[in-house]
Amino acid sequence: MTTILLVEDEPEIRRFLRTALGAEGYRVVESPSGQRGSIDAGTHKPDLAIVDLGLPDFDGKEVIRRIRQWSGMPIVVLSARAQERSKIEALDAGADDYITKPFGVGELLARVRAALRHAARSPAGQVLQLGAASVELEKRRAQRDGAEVHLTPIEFRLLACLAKHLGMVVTHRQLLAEVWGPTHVEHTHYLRIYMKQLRDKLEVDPVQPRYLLTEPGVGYRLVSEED
Amino acid sequence: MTTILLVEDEPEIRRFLRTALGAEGYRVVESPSGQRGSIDAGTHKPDLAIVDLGLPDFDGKEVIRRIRQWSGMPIVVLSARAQERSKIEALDAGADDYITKPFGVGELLARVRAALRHAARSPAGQVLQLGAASVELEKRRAQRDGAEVHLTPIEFRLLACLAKHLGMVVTHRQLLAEVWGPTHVEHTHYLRIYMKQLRDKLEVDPVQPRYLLTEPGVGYRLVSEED
DNA sequence: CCGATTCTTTATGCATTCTTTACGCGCCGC
DNA sequence: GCGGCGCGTAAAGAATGCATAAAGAATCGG
Repeated sequence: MTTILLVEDEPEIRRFLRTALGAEGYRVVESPSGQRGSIDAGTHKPDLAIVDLGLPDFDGKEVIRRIRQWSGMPIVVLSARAQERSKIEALDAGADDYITKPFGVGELLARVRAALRHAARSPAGQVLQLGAASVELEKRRAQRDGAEVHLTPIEFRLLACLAKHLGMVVTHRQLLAEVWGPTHVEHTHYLRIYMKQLRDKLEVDPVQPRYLLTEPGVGYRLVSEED
Repeated sequence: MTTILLVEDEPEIRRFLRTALGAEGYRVVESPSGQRGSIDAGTHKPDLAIVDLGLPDFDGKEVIRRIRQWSGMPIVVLSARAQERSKIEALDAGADDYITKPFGVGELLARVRAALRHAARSPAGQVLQLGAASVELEKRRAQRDGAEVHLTPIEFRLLACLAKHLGMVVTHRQLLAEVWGPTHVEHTHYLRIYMKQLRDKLEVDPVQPRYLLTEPGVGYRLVSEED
């Protein structure tokens, strides 16, 4: 059975999420503080963690960092709209996705399902289907309407980095650090230039991208067929 | 039984990997430091080593170098850093593969299996199939469309060096050190010249190589039919 | 000694990346 | 409404790295 760890201090939200997630068939473990959360993550071995950023004892980012020390489990972050900065820091710390309060149950469940699905197939699926285009990450090859599409090394690393977190957000910093190196985390402009080139090569309509999506103020996200 | 040496200082990650690898049927030997790691590699004769780059006593690269002094066992590197630099240095030191933290269990196990599989077939079947061409490494002979192809000594050593790490990247430095000797690690231009000659002799279309691939900024990689 | 091979250099062209400049658009706060 | 900011888009010159070609000198084996 799929177990979800819920790190959240407000009892009302906890009760709300407990019933929503329970109804979907998930087993829910609840932690009322960051302290408890980082411990419970180790003892209960959940398949996924939902972490509120506004915790009383210490910041949700710290919980994420502690979990990330030893586990790659998917982590979804809950944030209030006022916590833009904190949200990005959480993603940089290793969170996979975020939801802004107030949120709908449907949206939350969708993100949870996406994160779990992603974790399950992560090792396998090495053929991305993006509409008319398909990319074989292993072989470094891409097709488009049957014809070979050439991707330059940087284009490829960028795409691979997004694909490693398929369906999840990847922040500007993360992308820049992995593709250009940690000394270039400031040059967000490079990202725009190379994302544009990827969209031109892979998207059906580069102006209205369906797969290479922008998360304004945060980063980018790659989604494949479903979702 | 397959034995795996795990050189890792953080107890949480060690615990996590111990259970994951144990569940796959591997025997796991754990070393909490680089010092212990290089010793345990000698005493326990593992079939494969997993080495964290961020060790407290001395750098993971040093562990790799020490193991490489006497053993060709496959080495998989764990690193928190995603930078190209650190990756190249680890590969230069003799690592076979590279995983960036945070990683999924599935991904790690896949790499471990791949490395073991690679190590297993390495000494044995030495007939490379590269499209129209085939090379017998043992007998120092090469064919192309049935006809004998002559390879000069340097061409042959270069090819053999790539074949030893079939499917994996081999850095410029590694190739130059093994083929021309450690005093010539700067002459990357020689590589381009002799890679060109190999491609002319073995590739169907030397301009669009399918087997002797360039990894820009890093090195070269030989891939054969499967993989 | 002769021929094959390798060493070493010089040069050209192309692909890719780096870096900057600039314009238009939409959103948000003042 | 105005200005700032983030994003998309375009363009262009400099710099780098790689592929390719060519050729003379050195080396080595028969």
